[in-house]
Amino acid sequence: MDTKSLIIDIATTLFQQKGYIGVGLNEILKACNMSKGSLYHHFPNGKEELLIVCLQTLEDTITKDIEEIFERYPTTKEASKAMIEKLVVNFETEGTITGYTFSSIVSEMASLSDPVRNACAHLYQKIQGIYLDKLLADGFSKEKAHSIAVMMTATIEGGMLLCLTQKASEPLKIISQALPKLIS
Amino acid sequence: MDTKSLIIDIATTLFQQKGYIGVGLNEILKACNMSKGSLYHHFPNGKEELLIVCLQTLEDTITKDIEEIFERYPTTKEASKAMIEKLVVNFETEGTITGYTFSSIVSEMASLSDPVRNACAHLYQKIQGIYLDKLLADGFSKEKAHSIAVMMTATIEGGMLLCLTQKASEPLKIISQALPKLIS
DNA sequence: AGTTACAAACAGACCGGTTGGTATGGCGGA
DNA sequence: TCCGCCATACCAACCGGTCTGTTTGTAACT
Repeated sequence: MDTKSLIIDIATTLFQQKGYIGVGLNEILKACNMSKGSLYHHFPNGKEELLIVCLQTLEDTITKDIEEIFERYPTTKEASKAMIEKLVVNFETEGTITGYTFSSIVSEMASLSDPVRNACAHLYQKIQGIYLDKLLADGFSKEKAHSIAVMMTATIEGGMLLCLTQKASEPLKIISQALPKLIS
Repeated sequence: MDTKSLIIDIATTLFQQKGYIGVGLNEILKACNMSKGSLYHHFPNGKEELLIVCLQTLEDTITKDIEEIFERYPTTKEASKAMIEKLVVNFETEGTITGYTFSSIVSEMASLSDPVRNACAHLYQKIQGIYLDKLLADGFSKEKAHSIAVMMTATIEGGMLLCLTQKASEPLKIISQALPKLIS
């Protein structure tokens, strides 16, 4: 892997775990085993540019992952259940949810940086779009599908927040069980 | 209002808006028009002690507020709808949701400080408890009520996150409409 | 092929500013 | 006089960012 990708990879994980302000450049550089010079060579505009690039690659990773799951299952109900179950496994094995959530970045930066906020909004929109398409394929009306997609995005994001707070996977498990009721 | 309460009040708002790491002591002091000496007189253990005290008073404020709404309406459906509508109004007038959310603090600190994480968990638990009681009063079984309460907490928290990200109140409005389907 | 030229890639010292935290001093009331 | 309350000055540590070099790869010309 080349230097730039390495930086993005490690920085993405750190940003997800500790948020934007919570991670210092030095910490990132130390984790990458490299110097400031090389970071500022690849990201001349510094930390914020790095974050936005991280969010974009994260968007690719997440959406590809979700899309794959949603293609494998015939209906939204089954697909979303499988997706959440994957999150639970991820959480129980790794202790944190490094995969899908970036709520720390959202809530820190939403009021501080519009570019970052927009990048996050775009990411949520993309995820919600996958739900929406599947719901339309399920036969829901446009309006209904949109409503359900928003609910799904909110519930899952909130569920991850609860899991992280309680250090328990119960909230996501309950959501996995109760979500079908929502999709109707 | 005495000095200590003033510090708590202002710090709480700032913490909610910008998160824990995002707010510096100097910023808090400047907003309070006071000096470091007085802060460290009232909070000898510094910033983290202040945050935890803020979270506790926030818990009182939030729960009292929610409880009042939930007492005024006969069923969970109506009460929760009224609650979310209040959030929407709050968001549309002030631009941010200073009232109920503290997600920035959660997601930043969950992996960094156990005392803070516990304080947040306690707060969520308290809110969820109010939902739970009302659901039991509605006649739901223990298990069912618990499941719904978790879903409500997650969905509303996630909805606020989406609103902040999109700078729009639409997500919460949709949730307000769709929530009744969940409570059944 | 050998030499030159140049730019990309990286290293690390250094900068001003800010961070959370401390130590000291003063001041009004009991 | 003593003590709660607050203000000021100051601290080391760290922040993101800039700076000047040095190394390395590679293309061009003789």
